[in-house]
Formats: sequence, C-alpha cells, structure tokens
Amino acid sequence: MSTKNKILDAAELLFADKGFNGTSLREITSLGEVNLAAVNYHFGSKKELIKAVMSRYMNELSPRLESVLNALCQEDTQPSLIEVFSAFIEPLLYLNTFKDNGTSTFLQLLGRGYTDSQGFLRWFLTTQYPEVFTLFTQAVHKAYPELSAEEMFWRLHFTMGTIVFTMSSTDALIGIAENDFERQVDIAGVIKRVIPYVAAGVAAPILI
Amino acid sequence: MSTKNKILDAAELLFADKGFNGTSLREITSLGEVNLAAVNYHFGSKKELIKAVMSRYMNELSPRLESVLNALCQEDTQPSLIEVFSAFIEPLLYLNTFKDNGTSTFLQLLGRGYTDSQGFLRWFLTTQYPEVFTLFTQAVHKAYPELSAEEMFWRLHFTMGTIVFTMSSTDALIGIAENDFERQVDIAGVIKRVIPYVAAGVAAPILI
DNA sequence: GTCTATAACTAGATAGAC
DNA sequence: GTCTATCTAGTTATAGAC
Repeated sequence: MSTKNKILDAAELLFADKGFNGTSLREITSLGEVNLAAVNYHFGSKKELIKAVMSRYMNELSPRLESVLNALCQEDTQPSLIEVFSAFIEPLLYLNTFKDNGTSTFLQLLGRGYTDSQGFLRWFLTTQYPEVFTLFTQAVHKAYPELSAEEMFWRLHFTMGTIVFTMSSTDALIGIAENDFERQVDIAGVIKRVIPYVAAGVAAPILI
Repeated sequence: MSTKNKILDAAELLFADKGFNGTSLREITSLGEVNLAAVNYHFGSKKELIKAVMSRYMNELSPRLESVLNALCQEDTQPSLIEVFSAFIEPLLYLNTFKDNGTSTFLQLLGRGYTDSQGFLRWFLTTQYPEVFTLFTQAVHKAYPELSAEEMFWRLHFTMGTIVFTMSSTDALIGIAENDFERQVDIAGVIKRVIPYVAAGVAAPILI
C-alpha cells in the first residue's frame, strides 16, 4: 500500500472519531506508520488532506447518487418521499464494499464537516458537487409539489441535521441500543430507521 | 461587571461560534478584556470553564423545563406530540430575557457539546440534569404509547440531532433564508418551523 | 520518496511580584 | 485579585541529508 493511501486511511478514521480540529498530523502519521513529513509532501497541508479524504468518498458516491436521483426525476409517476429518501440507501451502502465501514465513516466525516471548521466543508461540498443538491431538491419537489421553496429549504436542512448528527454519533448510539435493548444494530439498520422519520418530517402538515 | 462574568460572556460567544476545541483561552480573555491568568484563577481549567458556561444556562432552563413537562405528565388527558415539543418553547425563549440571544447561544452550545470533545458534554448533561430526560421520555410515551422503548430511543435521538444541528448552524441558515426568500426569520421562527417536523418524525408509521 | 532535525508558532497552565 | 513572564508541551510546516 502506498504512503499516500496509508495516510488517507489513518486520517479518515481519526477525523471521523475526533473531528478535524481534534486530530493532529502526528496522530495520523503515527497510526498510518509513515513519517510526519509525508503529509506535507503528498498533500501540501492539513486542509488539502481533509479535502482529499472527503473527495475519495464523494467521487464514488456522487455519480451513483446522481444516477438514482436522475432516474426518479425522469419517471412519469410521482414518487413518494419514502422513495426519494430510500434512493440514498444503495449508493450509501455501496461505500461499505468500497471500504470497510465506509458508509459509517463517510457519514461521520460529513457530520464533522458540518460542525467543525465553521462551514468550510459545507462550502467545499456544495461548490464541488452541486448536481447532487440540485437533483435532490427536484426529486423532493416532484414528490411533494405543495411544499413551498422556503418551507423545503428549512425541512431539507432539518433532514440534513438529523442524518449528519445521527451518523456522527452512530457508534455511541449503536452501543447504547445494544446494551439497553439487547438488539444488534448496524449502519444499515440505523439508515432504515431514520428514513421513515425524515420522510414524515418533510411531509409534515404545513405551518400556517 | 465581575471578571468571572466577563470571562463567561466572552467564552460562551466564542464557544458557540467556533466550538470548544476551536477556541483558545487567549481569544476568550482578549475578547473579555481580562488577563489570561484569570481563567485559571477563577475556573481552574478550560474544562471547568466549559462546564460553568453550560451550567449558567442549564440552571435557568432545567427547573422551567421540569415544571412544564411535569404538568404535561400529570394531566388526565393525553397530550399530542406537538404539545409535548411545544412545551420546550417557553422555557427556551425565556433564555432570551435572561441574556441577549440567549436561546440561540445556548442551543448552539448544546450542538457543539454533542459533537466536540467526544461526548464529554453529553455525559455532563445526562448525569447532572437527568430529570429533564426522564420527564421528556415520559411525556412522549404518554402522547404516543404504541411507540416501543427501542423505537422511542432512536426517534428521540433523531430529534435531538435535528434540533442541535439546526441550532448550531442557525445563524448561517437564517442568513441564507433572508437572502433567498426575502423573509425575516428569528430564532423563535426557526423553533416554530422545526416543531411540526420533529413531531411528525416521532409520530411516523412504525417500521415493520 | 523518505527520513531527521528543527523552525516558527500556539496551546494550557503556573510561579511569583504587586 | 490581577498582572507579567515563563514553562512545558503541543501544533503545522519545512529545510536539507540520504
């Protein structure tokens, strides 16, 4: 395995667990068993390393997401909100075949990126991968045309919050659930539980 | 104004904006216009300062929350989920009279605490203020008795995520909304929008 | 490409004068 | 209680040998 990949693999685990601010280059190079200077040689800076970690996932995810969302938007029949949100399942779970615990790691990274570093990652994603956001909004509009653009804006952000926050604490939540309810849960189980929740939230009666 | 309060006021603003990890004691004492050494003199450590910032809000909030939730639990009639979540509005908005932008600041701090510092704040709140959590669960159960304990666990965490994440990026969201929809929104407006969303999510059809 | 060594800086915490 | 000065340990980043 190349030094570059060793760094990426170590970085994504630590970033997901402790956040971007909370992880030092020393921890990354130590876990990856490479030299400290290698990060700056291969990536230039910590900020570029963060982008590279996210890009490795987004480059797998975004074409698959665009494909399923495009299909939904082009269908003649009106999709349900459950169908729209369920469209994310297969592309997200694909990350597990691409990498061990890939789905969970990616979603945790997403959560970190939205709260750490004052929105830098939000800017990076919306500017680098805008098609996904556009298609998603279109699909939701098709499923629920009565929802005004303003109300949709708020509800999609609430949804983003639910997903991102849940995933950034998935490990802890799964641990508690297994302890309290003696039930095995995995990331797919969490995703299947959260979809009815967010679909119902987006479909809620409109505030007068 | 006392040095102690100058530090608390400066700290809560910076913590809410940049997170606990992302804020240095030097930034705090500089904004508060007090000496660097004063933090350790008055609070002992940065960790204790974080607790003190949160406690100042929780000590105002928790008795009010306990009171309204208790009232709901003791009523003879079954409350709706909207009523249960709406019970939070008055105590949360009270923080605005207690301090300028208090509601927004507190909710942002809560959001930070759940993602920064690997769950230390979650531990602090659940161990220091357990009654609020217990009463809230009881109230939700009364409003929706068919929901199993396990399903409730997940949905309440999704709800927590929605609230906390939304609030930790409220300022950015309110700015975007005002730009895109030419509509003034304040923290009370966001709270009133999020309640139907989370109430519908918790009330969603149960997964088979 | 990979290493050591170190520069340049920032962090939290504290000793001790006043 | 408040200050200056400083300690120790951490950070990112880089220069230069191999």
